[in-house]
Amino acid sequence: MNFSISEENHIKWIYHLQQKKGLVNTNSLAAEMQTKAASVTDMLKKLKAKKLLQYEKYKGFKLTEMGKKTALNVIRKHRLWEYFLSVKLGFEWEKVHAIAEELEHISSDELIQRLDDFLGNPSFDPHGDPIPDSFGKIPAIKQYNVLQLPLNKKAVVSSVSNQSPEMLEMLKHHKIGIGSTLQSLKHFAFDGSIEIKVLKNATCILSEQVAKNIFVYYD
Amino acid sequence: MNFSISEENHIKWIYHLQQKKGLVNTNSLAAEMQTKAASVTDMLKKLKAKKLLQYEKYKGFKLTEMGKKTALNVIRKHRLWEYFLSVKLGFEWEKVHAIAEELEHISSDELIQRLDDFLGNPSFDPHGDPIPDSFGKIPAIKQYNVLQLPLNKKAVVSSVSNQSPEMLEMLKHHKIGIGSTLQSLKHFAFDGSIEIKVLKNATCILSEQVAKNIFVYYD
DNA sequence: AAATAAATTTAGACAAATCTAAAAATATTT
DNA sequence: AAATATTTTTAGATTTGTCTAAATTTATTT
Repeated sequence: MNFSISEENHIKWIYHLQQKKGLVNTNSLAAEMQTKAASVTDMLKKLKAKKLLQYEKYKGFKLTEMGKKTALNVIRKHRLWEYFLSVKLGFEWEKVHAIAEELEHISSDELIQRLDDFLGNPSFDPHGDPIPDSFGKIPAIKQYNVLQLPLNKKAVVSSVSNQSPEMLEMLKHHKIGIGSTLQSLKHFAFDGSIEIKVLKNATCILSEQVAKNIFVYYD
Repeated sequence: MNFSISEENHIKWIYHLQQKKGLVNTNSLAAEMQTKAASVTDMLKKLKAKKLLQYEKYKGFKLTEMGKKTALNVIRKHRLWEYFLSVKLGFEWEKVHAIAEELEHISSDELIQRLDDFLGNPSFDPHGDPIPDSFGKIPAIKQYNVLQLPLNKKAVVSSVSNQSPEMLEMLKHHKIGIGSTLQSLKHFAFDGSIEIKVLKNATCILSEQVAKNIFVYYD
């Protein structure tokens, strides 16, 4: 089935809200989407008619299985584009979200599958949010802080929680980026710093202050 | 200024039509865009009000300088995305156009500048059409058929006019793709075939039949 | 140049997505 | 549980982009 941009946006936000609260109500969706309650009601009727939404007047609402699948596909597209913008085009993370809000509505399924492969089937976007697969399944993989990483275990950098220019400069210098493979070699008790091997590159030392912002995953 | 998708599409098609015919008329634009003359008239008024169009009732129309710049920016986006889809994601050329029709309306200027750089500032899209720069300037570079290329001159593959599976298989085998650098080494009068050096790869022989579909440029 | 044909525009309707203001339903307070 | 407040929905308007059908202008033909 084919959805308008507005429909996709509503579905996406309902998904996010129901993840926290179960049932969603009109006002909170309107607030989240910066629109009015009456507009939300109109859209709810439309989504119900398309069998994307379980909705009874005045009783709140939540997505059907089909609605959830649709939401997860939009979220998948959003996060893959974020990864692309950040890792391939070198965008600062603050700028990535707004552009992905547009790109997530491009409709071609083959585009997304090819983009996914081109990016190396990443599991997390640059904010550390998991990227659903084409079936809507969210990867079971956990993320760890580098400081928690078992010694010598190879792991892939999935996100960096502080993206200040100073942090980015430091990561660039050590050739650490999202997608880099690294190994934790040693912890120093004196100052909490750790020695890291960045695969295909040199070894380096990261202060605790830096390391606590770097997240990785492994299988 | 900010334009709707429909406005951008009208501007783009007016540009293409006026390139051939100078003044554009309502019916031919409607035919090209698969819409009705009355709808075109409505849009013409809007574009005139925004100073994108020179238009007098019943007299035909053409873009103002500002309209042309807007058109060229949409065309630039379209062709850069086509290049991306083809060269980076490996799409067959028949599929590239439809997806680029959607992507061309993504609004971020920084996105396009970064995409352009990421792609290596290509001069031609995979169909051989020139890609305007960010000022709307179309590259002055000419394309040549490989058969016309002076011996030993290094040139870059810009497009391939026949993209049948058989052709693509052959190109893949010789590691020739859009963006490849090559040199013509020798012409054989007997069958019209040529010997080509594909830079960073081996030398190979292309039949005239194959070679006549390969276009290159150099400066 | 009058009649006919073709192209273009206008007038008015329609669908999608939104809004405001009023009405209805539900929740909360006293 | 009655009164009040909050939430949600309805009714009707608005904007954008499209359409059909009729009217108007321009072009072509006899």
